Amino acid sequence: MKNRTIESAWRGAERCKNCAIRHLVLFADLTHDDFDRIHHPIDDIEFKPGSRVYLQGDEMPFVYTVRSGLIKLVQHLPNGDRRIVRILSQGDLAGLENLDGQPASHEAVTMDHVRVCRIPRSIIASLKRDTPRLHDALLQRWQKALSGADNWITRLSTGNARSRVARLLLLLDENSEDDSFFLPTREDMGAMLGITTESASKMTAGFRRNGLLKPLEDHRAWIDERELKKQFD
Amino acid sequence: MKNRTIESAWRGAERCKNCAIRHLVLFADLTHDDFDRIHHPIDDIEFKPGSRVYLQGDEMPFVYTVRSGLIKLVQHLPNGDRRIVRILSQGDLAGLENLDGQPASHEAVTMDHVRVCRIPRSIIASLKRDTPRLHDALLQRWQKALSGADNWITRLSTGNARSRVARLLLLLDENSEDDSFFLPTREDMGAMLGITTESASKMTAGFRRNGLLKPLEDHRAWIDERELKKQFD
DNA sequence: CGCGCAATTGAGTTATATCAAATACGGTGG
DNA sequence: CCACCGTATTTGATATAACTCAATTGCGCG
Repeated sequence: MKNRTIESAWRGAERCKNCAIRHLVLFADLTHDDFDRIHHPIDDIEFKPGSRVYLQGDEMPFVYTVRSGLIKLVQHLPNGDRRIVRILSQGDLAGLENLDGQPASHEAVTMDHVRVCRIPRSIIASLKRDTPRLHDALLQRWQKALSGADNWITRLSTGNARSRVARLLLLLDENSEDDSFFLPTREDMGAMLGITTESASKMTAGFRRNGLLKPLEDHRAWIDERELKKQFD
Repeated sequence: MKNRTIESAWRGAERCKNCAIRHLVLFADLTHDDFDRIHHPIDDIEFKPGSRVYLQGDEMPFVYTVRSGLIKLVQHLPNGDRRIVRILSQGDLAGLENLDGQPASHEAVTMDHVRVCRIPRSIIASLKRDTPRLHDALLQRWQKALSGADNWITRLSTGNARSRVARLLLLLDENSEDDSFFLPTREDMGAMLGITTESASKMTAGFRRNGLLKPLEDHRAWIDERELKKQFD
């Protein structure tokens, strides 16, 4: 029994060593020795669009490294309002905020097809003790999350609806490797910007009529980045 | 010369060991050995209300532990809009976001009389290498800053102006040791909530007329926490 | 092809911004 | 201690942007 578990763990670590996007993920700088310390399985999991990875209030025995796709972090207010506070993409960690053992502070929902690595928190805890390399990787994740949150406040929650939508489009565009980017539903745009679905729709439709935004197939879109930057930001 | 510098450094570390609020600050869990590694002076600095601790874009050779008072972190947008994204109080670190050497992402301005410890970044860097205790203390600061930022988005940047002001008052009240709390200027309240100075004033005046808010001397105030919580969350 | 959901659009309402004026307040100097 | 000045706050009238509610159109998927 114990043998089988350990076998599985080793296979997990082996996969990590050869991970195609390892340079982007939490374990980027780990050595072979570090990997040999991993005695629990790391699973590769896929989610369909709109899947809940975890719920606000959940116990969090795992963190999730995003391999591909987008995950939204949603916070619900007691009065029923909800607000999307962050978007996670490749290399980001879902559950970072709860590494200390606190229950989940957000609901995590996939926006498109998503692949993640599910990492037991115990692995993080034990590696953290032994290797400063993981420490630095974690600090980088915190850093990115925090500056992202600050931008969310100043750029996406300030000014009129038109500016907010424009700055959201610019942000989505910048974060995309591709020339195009994933265009969220109007409802999600509203929840990111603190405006109604209808307002998000009106502004988006306006940009489309101006030729600043061109929807493509498969929920993706293109923007005239130069012109949009000139008018807003 | 070199001697004098080292003397000063040792005095700095000595003061840290005996700091009255050490249980609250970054160096809470350091051992005597850790302090002996500090070879640069840590200075105790005071600021009058409205002082700029650093400016957006500044190089950041220091971080600042808040000993007493409140510091606002302000971000300026290219179009002139500005938004307060965080309030730092006792035990918080100003400059946390720039420990990696990036120029300051915010402007830091004191809201009242403030005392800080100015810590050279080099000290953090060298201690970080040697002691996991500082690492954990830093992680805690990141954690607090990030959950604070998320709350800022969901509670202070969502809903109508009245709710936002109410939730700001509740937040200020919670973070205060005292029964009373520091009431910011209406302009600052507006910059925190993404509303105009006049709107912040109207809502505040409304609460005062309802008896939910009572201004005290010295820019401080009291709120009917129970009733405010019942009406707004 | 049609069903269901998402997006768009419009009309009417409301909240907030804007502009302007009056009042209160804090600090300073006589 | 009081009078005065500059600044912050309050208040009101009006304009405007966003919300609300409702109907229509568009789109993807079975």
